[in-house]
Amino acid sequence: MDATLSERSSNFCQACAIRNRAICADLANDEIDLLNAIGRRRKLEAGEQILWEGDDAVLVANVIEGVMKLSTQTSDGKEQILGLAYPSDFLGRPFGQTTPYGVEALTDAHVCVFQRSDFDRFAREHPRLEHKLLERTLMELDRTRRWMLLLGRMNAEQKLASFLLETADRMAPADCSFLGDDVPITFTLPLARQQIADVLGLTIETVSRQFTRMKKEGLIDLPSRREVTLLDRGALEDRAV
Amino acid sequence: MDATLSERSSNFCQACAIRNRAICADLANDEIDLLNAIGRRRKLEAGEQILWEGDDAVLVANVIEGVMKLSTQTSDGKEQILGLAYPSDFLGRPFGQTTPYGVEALTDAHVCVFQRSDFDRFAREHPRLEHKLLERTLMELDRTRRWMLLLGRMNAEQKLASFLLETADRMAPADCSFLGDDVPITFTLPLARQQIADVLGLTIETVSRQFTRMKKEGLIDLPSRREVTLLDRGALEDRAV
DNA sequence: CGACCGGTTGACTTTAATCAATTTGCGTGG
DNA sequence: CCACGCAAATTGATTAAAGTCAACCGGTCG
Repeated sequence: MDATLSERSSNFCQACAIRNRAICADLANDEIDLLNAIGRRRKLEAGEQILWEGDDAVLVANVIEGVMKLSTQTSDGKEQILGLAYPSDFLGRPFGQTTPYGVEALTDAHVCVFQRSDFDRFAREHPRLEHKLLERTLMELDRTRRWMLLLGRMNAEQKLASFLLETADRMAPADCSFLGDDVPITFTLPLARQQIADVLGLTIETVSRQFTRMKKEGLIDLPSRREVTLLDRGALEDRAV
Repeated sequence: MDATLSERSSNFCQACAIRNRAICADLANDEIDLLNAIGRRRKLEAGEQILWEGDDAVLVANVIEGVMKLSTQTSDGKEQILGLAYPSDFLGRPFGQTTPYGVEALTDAHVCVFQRSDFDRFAREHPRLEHKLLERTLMELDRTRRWMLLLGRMNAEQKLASFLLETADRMAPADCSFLGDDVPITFTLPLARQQIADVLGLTIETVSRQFTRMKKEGLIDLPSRREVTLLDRGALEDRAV
């Protein structure tokens, strides 16, 4: 990988993995050049945090590679994960004073970071970008609302089944091969058990018990701690309701 | 529909109660005239539905008066309320194919309705409106994420306490009188017990028991089924965590 | 090798859901 | 105006689900 300097001087956006999926997708080349000038790439290691809940909102970012976790805490110290961000997702709070949640990399990751003030100005001057951002925010709102249904009305089994199905989708290799419905799929979980518990509003013990139960029932296999194989997607979908 | 005609011919927006708070706030007068031409007012009775989950998204709307409920169903028939919309809030899914949730009036209400296609076109041509819509959507996303914390990590008591405090804020009379922190506040609940249960991800029995418990402990009073008096806001805030 | 961390498992407790009566409040019609 | 019927809300008894507390695996790393 080249140094940051060369990343800035040449236009990295043009070759960006998410050039056509992120909010910058609709920008013309000259606009991309401008955006390129105010953003910079940053590499994150798993576990590294880039935004802190309650802080002044000075940064916004785009996820290029890896999985990020958005979370908040209850006053008694329990964590609730508010969402996960995958490549092409947007992070942070434009047009706002404070960051409403903490953001941490779950895997090694690449992000494209902007000073919020720069980004806000650019967005206001480029309606096409703002439009993309709006579309993305609306989608995110829909996704979050579906998550509310999960948290409010599902039991532990339904929660975990839904989580596995969604994660399988999101972690699917980019080649998008349309495998048959009943071909076993194996993927690496971007989250440890405790984090899965935090996503689903459960405890680690309950998550663990559900995993072993699903394994016993032949729905999934667990080749290693961080890997899952979906053996019977249909049955999982039934349980996810 | 003659009524509609006259509403259309004069500019209703200019005198609209939410002219300065809704997404139209930043529009110039000539833009407002254009917007006025594509929207129309609609009166809703309590219980009336205006959007259906899964339908083609043909309408979007602004709440002018009253309280609306956004909700979805689990396949086993339980309802989960995804949010409530108060005056100046925006309803529906611009730039999308299907409506992601059902919308029903909880009280008698007024809304300002647009054909989605008209609205989408207008928004794309008027960045200031789109910007306002973006800000509002971002706020709504923040609010929804906070709600996730409630659903995922709070117990019944914390949920109800949070709900009462938030509702008190939102239902506060428009005169915005800054009452002291410990002055009892009485307001009318826009929701029946079952609906409160659906908002909080609880059952009606649990909600009822929490109400009576809080009353016994002197935190609140219940002058009638639909009314609540907050007697000790501080103590409620403690319980809401 | 032993300590340690993440995960699993078991025993027990707590919370809220469920099931089942009542009770309350309210509108309707005699 | 009162009696009736209905829906909403409350209350009680019981059950089920998930949380808690604690012990124990099993890799991994120093």
